Amino acid sequence: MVGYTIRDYGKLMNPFDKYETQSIALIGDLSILSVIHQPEDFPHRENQINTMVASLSGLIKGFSATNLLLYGKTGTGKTSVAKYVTGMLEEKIGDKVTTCYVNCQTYDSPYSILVNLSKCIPGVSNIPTSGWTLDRIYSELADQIKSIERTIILVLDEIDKLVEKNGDDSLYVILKLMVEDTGSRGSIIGITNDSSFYEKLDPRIKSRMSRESIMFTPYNAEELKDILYPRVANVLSPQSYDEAAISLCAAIGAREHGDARKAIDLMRISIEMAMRDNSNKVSVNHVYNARDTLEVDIIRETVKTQPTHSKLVLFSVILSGERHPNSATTGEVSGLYADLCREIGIQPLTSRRVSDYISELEDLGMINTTVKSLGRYGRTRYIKITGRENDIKHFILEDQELEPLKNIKGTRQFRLDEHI
DNA sequence: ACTCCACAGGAAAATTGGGGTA
DNA sequence: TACCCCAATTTTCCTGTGGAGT
Repeated sequence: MVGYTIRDYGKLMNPFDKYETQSIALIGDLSILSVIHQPEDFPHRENQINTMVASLSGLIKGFSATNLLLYGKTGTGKTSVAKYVTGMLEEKIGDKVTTCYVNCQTYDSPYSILVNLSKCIPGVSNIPTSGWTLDRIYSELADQIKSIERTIILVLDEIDKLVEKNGDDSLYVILKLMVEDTGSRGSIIGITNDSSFYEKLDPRIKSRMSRESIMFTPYNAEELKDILYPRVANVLSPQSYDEAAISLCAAIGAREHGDARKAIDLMRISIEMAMRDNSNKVSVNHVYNARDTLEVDIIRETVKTQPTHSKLVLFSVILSGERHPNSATTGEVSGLYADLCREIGIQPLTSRRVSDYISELEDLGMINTTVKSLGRYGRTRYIKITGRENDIKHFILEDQELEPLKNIKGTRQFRLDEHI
């Protein structure tokens, strides 16, 4: 077996040599093709930018701001455009405006949103992350915002998550603070991918929320190419990639509801793969491989960030599926889950909670469920793993707490053993 | 037509835990 | 340190439901 050096024509080669002589040479930073990169050019988003700028332009003349709602699927540029426009506004009148960006998926209660808001505002004293009453934070913030000579723009990304979790009232509280109790010093830009979000709101919120909503339509494959080309051109020389590779990334992104993020991620990973292969060109095969890698990465990340009980429920779904293909039901998954909990010595949650976890796992796309009625034999959800169960199982077992489950098979034997 | 299973999923109560206050 | 307040999580309790069996 060869070690870390390779003997070639009688002389030792350093394994790093091949990276030195690599055929694909990057002419720019690969991070241009990453999610973190905030672009300065937005092909096919001119209308949305113009509308936003027009709505916010009043601030330059000292008028109060309008609230905005941005709609669109993931990867249609809502967040980037919002950050770009507010950034430009701050560049213009940074002494009069402060933007605060909060993702409501991460900070999903009015409490945590207000705490975050307080952190953005210059000169506001620290508010603890818990302990104070909402009322106290509220009046403290209202006073402080009133006392400074600035307009505060609060960008609420995934605003639907806030309402979904806490109800209409949570949004009402924030709106009232920003719009009324601060003397019109505040403005809210809501971002959501739920096109019926506005319709579902309480009328008293509707009237305060949105004077203007801006739609971010999905990109088609041609538009995605326009997004990809300039970025790729900054990273690779023209002879280092097949045009077909870019077209394929665009096509895959377009198929995924016009998702630019997906197309860009795919392109980056394809390049990384081509470099690893030491190929001289990024080809469609690299894109196909990248798509697989990306899929598995997403699954790993999703599984890894689940709480222990959710992982156990997911594991039970897989085991149930192994026992009876096509027929895992809520009751069965719930029972198996309780067994697994006992196996690793933790207290199982109630089946009601398990039922919620099942719904959450479905929202994450890890499983599919269909409600079926079996007449006399009740009504239940049929649960199926969406695929790649081996990968998922592997990622679940990466959790040290769940290691004892390594040897459990989805056999009837396991449950019989438990009940003896 | 009626019953009744095995849940779905809404609402409210109970528990947990961080942080403030005296 | 003991106690209070609050948000988040989980449990308890509940009503609703589609269709096979009677």
